[in-house]
Amino acid sequence: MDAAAPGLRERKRLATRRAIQLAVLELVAERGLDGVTVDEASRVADVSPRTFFNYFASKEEALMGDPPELPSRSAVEEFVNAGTSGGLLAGINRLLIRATEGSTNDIEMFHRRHALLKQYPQLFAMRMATMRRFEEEVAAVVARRLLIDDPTLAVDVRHLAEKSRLITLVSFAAMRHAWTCWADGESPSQLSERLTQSFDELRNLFASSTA
Amino acid sequence: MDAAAPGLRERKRLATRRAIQLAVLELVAERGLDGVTVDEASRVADVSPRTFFNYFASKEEALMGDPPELPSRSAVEEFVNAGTSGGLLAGINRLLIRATEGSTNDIEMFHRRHALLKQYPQLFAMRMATMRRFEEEVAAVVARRLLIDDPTLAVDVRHLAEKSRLITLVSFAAMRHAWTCWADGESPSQLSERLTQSFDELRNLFASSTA
DNA sequence: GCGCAAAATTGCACAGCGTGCAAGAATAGA
DNA sequence: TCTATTCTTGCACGCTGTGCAATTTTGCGC
Repeated sequence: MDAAAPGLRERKRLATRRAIQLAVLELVAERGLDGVTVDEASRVADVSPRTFFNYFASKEEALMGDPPELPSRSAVEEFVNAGTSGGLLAGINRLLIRATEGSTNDIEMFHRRHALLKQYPQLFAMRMATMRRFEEEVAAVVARRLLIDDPTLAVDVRHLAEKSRLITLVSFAAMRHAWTCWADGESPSQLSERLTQSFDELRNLFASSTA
Repeated sequence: MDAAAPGLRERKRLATRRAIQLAVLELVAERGLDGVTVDEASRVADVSPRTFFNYFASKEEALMGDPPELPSRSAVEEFVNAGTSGGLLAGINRLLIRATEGSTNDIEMFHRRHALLKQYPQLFAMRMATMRRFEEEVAAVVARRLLIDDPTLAVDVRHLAEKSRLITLVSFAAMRHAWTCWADGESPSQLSERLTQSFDELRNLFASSTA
């Protein structure tokens, strides 16, 4: 009773959730973040203001999509056990692409949100906050991979944690880079392609004597 | 009439500002972020609630220090004109150290703030938001440096901007890494030393075949 | 269909937040 | 001392976010 038969209750819940999100996105795009009250958005979404807060703690949370999540278990295991053959960064690259694929199912909302993230630092801040949890998850996976690639790392757990964290943070830097480049340009390409491009540039950066 | 003779008015202003910050830090450390109201903090700081909001837009802003700024003009110029002799990342490393030095003058508040940033994602988020402006400033400086190191980059302004942005984001990733490592450990070393250490690890990461 | 348990929606009350405004107090400078 | 400037304060007001309890809707076995 989850994906097979969501049930009327669950379907209505998702519909309400979506209605609220659309209402807020619509109004904010129209009048700006501070020009919209929860009451107005609730009227448009056709729910009571109280119900609004049952779904989201704030306008801002409604604007933001769901927090990013790790891709499927199999994709994670594939990355962890890839061995030293596949490049580490290339593996993280694939991992992040699969992770973003999940949230790109609604391209319309995706673009609107992105515009708002650029416009309102406050929203960007919230996004980064949700990213932090995701970072920890990725770092844990990277640590597992590092340990398999080089079991001797187990002798210094702290060093392993710090190393995987650094790799993760750098990877997320590349992701942010891809994101902004993709947004700044007239977005002729897919975000996933841009992500790979940024990872490539990252490697080039250190391959040359630039650094 | 700036640094030489701040004047009574300016001195009182700074005193009030500081009193508010100390009051909020004290109370939040005691009762948690949500256990403190602006009214209480105002009473402790001995100002009216209205005056509180004349200084800070929120509790959170009072908790956060001033936003980071680029170091002195001379330090920036030194970096920009270092030539290809000094490593680029090493230069950014120095730049960021000098930038953080400015905000570390009050070690007591610095530590308290840091503890709160770890504890409350909301505060961390705000911090990242203020960082974004700083990132842009650094990226602009990095672009100048790149252009001097390799004038041919001028033919493709977009590529130059993207490259400098990637370098900046990666550098900030190293900074965040240093910051968390410094906080996780029993902080036996200076933050600046840890920063250099993270930058070193970053280079090692790509020097080896790990990537 | 019927009816009951679970869950969702809603209204209400309430404390806190943040800002505009204008009056009053303190300061700078002549 | 006098005046212009700046800072502080109180007041009013609308918005935010949450607890609570009443009401409505849905799920499900009968």
